[in-house]
Amino acid sequence: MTLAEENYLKTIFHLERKLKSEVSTNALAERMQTRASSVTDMMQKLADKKMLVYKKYKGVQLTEKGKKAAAYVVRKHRLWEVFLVDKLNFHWDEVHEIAEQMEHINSVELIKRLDAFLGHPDFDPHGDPIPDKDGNIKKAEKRLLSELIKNQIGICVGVKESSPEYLQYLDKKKISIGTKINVLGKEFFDGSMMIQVERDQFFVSKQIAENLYVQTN
Amino acid sequence: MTLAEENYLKTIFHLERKLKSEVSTNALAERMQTRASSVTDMMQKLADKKMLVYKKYKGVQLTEKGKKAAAYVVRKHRLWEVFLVDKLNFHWDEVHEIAEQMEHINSVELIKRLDAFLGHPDFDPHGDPIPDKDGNIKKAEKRLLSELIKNQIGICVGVKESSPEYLQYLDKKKISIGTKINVLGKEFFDGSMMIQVERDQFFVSKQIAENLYVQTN
DNA sequence: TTATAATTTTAGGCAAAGCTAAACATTAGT
DNA sequence: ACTAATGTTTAGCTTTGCCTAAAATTATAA
Repeated sequence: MTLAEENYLKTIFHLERKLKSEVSTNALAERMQTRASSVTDMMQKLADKKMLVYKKYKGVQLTEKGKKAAAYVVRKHRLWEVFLVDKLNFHWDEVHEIAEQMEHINSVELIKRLDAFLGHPDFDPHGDPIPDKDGNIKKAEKRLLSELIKNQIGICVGVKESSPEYLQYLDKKKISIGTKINVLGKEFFDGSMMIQVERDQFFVSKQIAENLYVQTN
Repeated sequence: MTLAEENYLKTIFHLERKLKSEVSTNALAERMQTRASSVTDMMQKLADKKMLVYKKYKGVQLTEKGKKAAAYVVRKHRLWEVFLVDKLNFHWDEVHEIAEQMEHINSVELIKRLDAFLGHPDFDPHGDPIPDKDGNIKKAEKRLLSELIKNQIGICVGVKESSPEYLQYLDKKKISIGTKINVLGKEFFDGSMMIQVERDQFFVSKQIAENLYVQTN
């Protein structure tokens, strides 16, 4: 596996889970900051290697083999992020680029020992799950934002109420499907929460929090 | 700096110190497991970048700039080796290949923090000195135990041979990196030595003594 | 439904880093 | 000093991964 191949697989892996469908050439090109024609080249190469199924003009889909390879790259990336934050005291928003390089280091034994050294973590510093050696990702259930406790991280997966007013509120606060919500604190007496969305921190009332479904990992 | 460029610089750096002269095309080709013509190509490229001085048919010599760049790669390599041995419990003869990959990770901040995390080590697990950020190498020469004379003291910094048998012997005798060895006497005719390690005094054959690197001060 | 727009693929090139074969320089042996 | 052996460079080709421009396909919209 070359570096470029690993990066393509990883990106396809992420896009497949996000889009829940085949991944289009343009979507990939956009995500990888490259041109559609380059993507087509690589898709043909990866299809030859049985990493994915490629149908002209119809996008690509990872095979089991491809999925496993991709998940392993993601596993390495996230383990290194844990290392950088837990051991080297980086801030969680400084580690992505470095992990982007470290994820390509090739040594099964290294990753085995790194995993042990870090205490077999299940989540990276951004709250994303770390695939296990076989590529399995812990499948989290959806629950209400109001059920989370301090320092938990949830990813918005839906709403319980869907009045225009409520949806407009979410819109104003830049919360939509896939948005990561970090619970910074919670008040006992009224159930209100201090949360972080992207760079913004603000309060949400209990009423808001118990109408939003999130997925925790 | 590409990966290939870094590898060339590092190898030239090592060869220059070993040969104490310009490095020839063939010497480099041999060390890098490549062809002389490929070396010539790269030398011209690195000369354009002012990393070295290249004179046709006369070999190359690193410039200050090249020396600094090379030393930094070596620094990264050796720091990662310390990490692998001290933190991940690899054995000192298993780490080279992995460090060979890790040395190319590009982040000044990462190396700064790694260095601190490891306690600013001066030597790698093989006893080789770690260049500082500016490329300076501590000039504490390592030499073979067999070169010491009566009453000299050496600190074990590495081994020349690393067969399991030899390492087990050292282990049994409680000799490891950092162990102080006091030469109590030396036999002329067979080169064997009486040495002291901690509270124990015992003989070592010439064969043992000329496979152990020590540092004297 | 048909023309236009958007997407995707193909064809042809480029730079990096390697290779082989041939040409050229240097060194060594007599 | 001159030829042979050795060492080095050049020329030209290959692969990987990217690019642009043009052609082909699919989607959209009047």
